[in-house]
Amino acid sequence: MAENPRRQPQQERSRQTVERIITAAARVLEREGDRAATTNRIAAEAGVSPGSLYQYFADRDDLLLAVTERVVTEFEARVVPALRAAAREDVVTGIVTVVGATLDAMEERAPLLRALTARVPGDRQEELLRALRARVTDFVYASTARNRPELSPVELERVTWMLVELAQTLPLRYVLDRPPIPRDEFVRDAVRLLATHAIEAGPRADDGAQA
Amino acid sequence: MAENPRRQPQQERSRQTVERIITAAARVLEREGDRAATTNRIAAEAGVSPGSLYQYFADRDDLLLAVTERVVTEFEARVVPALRAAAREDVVTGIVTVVGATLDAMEERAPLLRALTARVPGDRQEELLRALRARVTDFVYASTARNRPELSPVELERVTWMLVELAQTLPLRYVLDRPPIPRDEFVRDAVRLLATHAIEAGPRADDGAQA
Amino acid sequence: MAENPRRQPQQERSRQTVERIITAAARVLEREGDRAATTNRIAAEAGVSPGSLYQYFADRDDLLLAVTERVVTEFEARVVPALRAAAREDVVTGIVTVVGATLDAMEERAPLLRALTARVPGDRQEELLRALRARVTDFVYASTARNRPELSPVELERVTWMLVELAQTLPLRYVLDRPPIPRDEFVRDAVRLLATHAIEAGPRADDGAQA
Amino acid sequence: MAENPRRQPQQERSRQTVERIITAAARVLEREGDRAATTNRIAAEAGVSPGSLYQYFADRDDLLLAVTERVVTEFEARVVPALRAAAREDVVTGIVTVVGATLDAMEERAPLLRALTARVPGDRQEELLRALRARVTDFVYASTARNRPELSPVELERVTWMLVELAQTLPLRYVLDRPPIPRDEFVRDAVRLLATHAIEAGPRADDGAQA
DNA sequence: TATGAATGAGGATTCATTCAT
DNA sequence: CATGAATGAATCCTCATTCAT
Repeated sequence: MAENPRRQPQQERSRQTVERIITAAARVLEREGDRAATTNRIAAEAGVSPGSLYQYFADRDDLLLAVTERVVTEFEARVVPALRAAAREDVVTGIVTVVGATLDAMEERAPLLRALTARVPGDRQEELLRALRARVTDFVYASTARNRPELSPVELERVTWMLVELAQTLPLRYVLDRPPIPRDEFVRDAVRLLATHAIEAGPRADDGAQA
Repeated sequence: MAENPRRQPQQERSRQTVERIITAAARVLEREGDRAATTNRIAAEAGVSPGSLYQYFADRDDLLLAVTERVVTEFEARVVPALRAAAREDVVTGIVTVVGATLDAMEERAPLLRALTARVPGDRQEELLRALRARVTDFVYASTARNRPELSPVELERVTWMLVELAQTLPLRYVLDRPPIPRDEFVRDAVRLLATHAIEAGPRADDGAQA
Repeated sequence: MAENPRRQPQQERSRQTVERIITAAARVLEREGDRAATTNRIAAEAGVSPGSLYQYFADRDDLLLAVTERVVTEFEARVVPALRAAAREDVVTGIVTVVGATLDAMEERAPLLRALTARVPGDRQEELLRALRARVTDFVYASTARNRPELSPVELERVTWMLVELAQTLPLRYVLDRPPIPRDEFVRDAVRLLATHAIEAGPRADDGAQA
Repeated sequence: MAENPRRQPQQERSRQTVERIITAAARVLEREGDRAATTNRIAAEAGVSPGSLYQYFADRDDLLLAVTERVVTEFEARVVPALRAAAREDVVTGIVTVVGATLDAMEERAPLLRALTARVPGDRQEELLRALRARVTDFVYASTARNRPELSPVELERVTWMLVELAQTLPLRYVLDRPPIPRDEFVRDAVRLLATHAIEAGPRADDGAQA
């Protein structure tokens, strides 16, 4: 039955159409949410016919997946270089670099992120985000391993999870919540939290906190 | 269109019916997600007719709102007492109390929370969650004000935002992510982060981190 | 997703609705053919909403299957008694009975039969018709076995196939073609063909024809 | 709407394209049935663009008509010579010739025939098949008239109808049903039926059968 | 109040057909 | 002539909601 598993556009014109559709989907999603983003609505927003949409996307989910891919790609394009740069900097400076880049990447896409965050788990979108997170985790793991040679693999795993969590979630919450806090002060707080954790977390540090 | 604004159930049997419907909605939501939670499906799960559902809820959104209310109420029932207790404890102990209670409350409801997280901003569910957050914020603000008399109101606001953020988001992420980290180790890390921030964050502390 | 595998109507009203839908589908099919028999068209013809149709039928194919079932049932109701009567009559009289009954049953349903004949093979409709045919075949096989004890099983099979074929196809073609031949003359010809085959077909008869 | 009434291909290359399209349509029809035989699918199968298809066929029906034409032509190419030969042979031999040729012609095209059989009456495909049948009928009528000079025109009409019916339908049913009967035995039975009818059917013969 | 049948607007998707290149 | 992207009316089907009993 379904035989159009996302056709490869071969002409320049169709590449533009794909582009327009994805952009339109992102716009509708961020403006009006998942429920309002019907295929007809998206097609209208893109200025194409409903049929065109199905030339390039197998179904609605496939289109939404493409939007996620787009966001993930953009995000990677900003954060991965920052992670690379951070690897050559000292811990605190590196964290500043990464948090700053993350925040930049998210600020552009805040409303869309909200819409995409709101999707059910288990689908391929989750996989994409999981892959992105895995990539970031690898970087952070490597850095932490270098800075904290005394930590066992299990402890490294734990410290890394929390660092990635903080580095992703705090900026996300900041752009979604829009608290009345200046950007640079938020960054300072976030960096301090991450730095403290990166430097001190672990078996000994725990004892200290308990005392 | 929607007109009957959630009739107050006055007899015992009605109250049970409302109960059954909300529970059924929660079950379907957490098992199969927002999209699959149709009103007919929920009614069937509750063992009532679709018509009956509309005796007690103005429309689908109203029912989902009731589910959120239920979750928020349960959450409050656990966290507010913890916040009260924390107010009489020292900072670190208080944080342990609150983080523990938050984690407990969330662990019971993890899949449902995932489903409810998926809400567009501006609707009434957001308001409910916002209200809950406001309440938690008030407690934290008061405690922080007491412990850190040197902070200005603006600084207090900032520190409080981050504390609430950490206290809510870290447990939520922990239950949704299910990372391979033992609960007590996660709690220790989270508490350390919160405690550090509660005690040290502020104008001077920032300078320290920058140096 | 699909969860309504043809719901059992529980009230009198719904039984009537099902009835009306099947009848309407049959009417549209016989008047305008498979392609024109859209679900909305059928619903309109039945005087119900499109949604109602899906209360009782899983999808369009399921409805068309129900129409076939209906036709097959009506057909059986006429032909099986005739086959039973024929079993107690002599060969020629029995054939007259069966051909007559078959012709009666088909004449009522001629245009509908044309529409249903025109469906793709392999689906469940084919199975229904196959089952009906199997039933008729069993009767004919039994009669032939009694009348022609000299035939081997393989020969019986062959003679039976042809008899069933003639008994079904000739009346069908007669009602679909509407040739300018009076009914009783057609019946006489058909009966003669069947009788000749029933009585003479077989090893010896073949030799005769070859000579 | 439909306007270009099947352009005459004038160059060799065009003729080949038309050829490829018709063949592709036939292949898709016989493999996957009417419903799956979309114009795009057929164009893809033929290795041409959807647009090209409309260079040579006014619309989908026109293409399907061309497929029918092709089948009818092929059929005629086999059966008409057989009918001509049969006219110079004695009755039984002639019937053998015709039934054999009919069976050959149908065996090659069985699945396609099934797909094409599924046509609503009144369309142009019906006309084509009717024309073919008329042609066959003329031959049979002439032969019968010669062999049975005692029959009145009305009786001739009746006998002819049945003979044509048997000569067409029995082979068709045989190739579509694929009963476990060897071809030559089926042919022998069919020929016997036809021969008996050709020789004996008529006013007197009826009396005989009735007695 | 409860029921469940009925509703119908609206959504996803298809496909015959057109048209710019 | 050929291409293949684009079209959009039409189709199947869903589901929140209503209403007669």
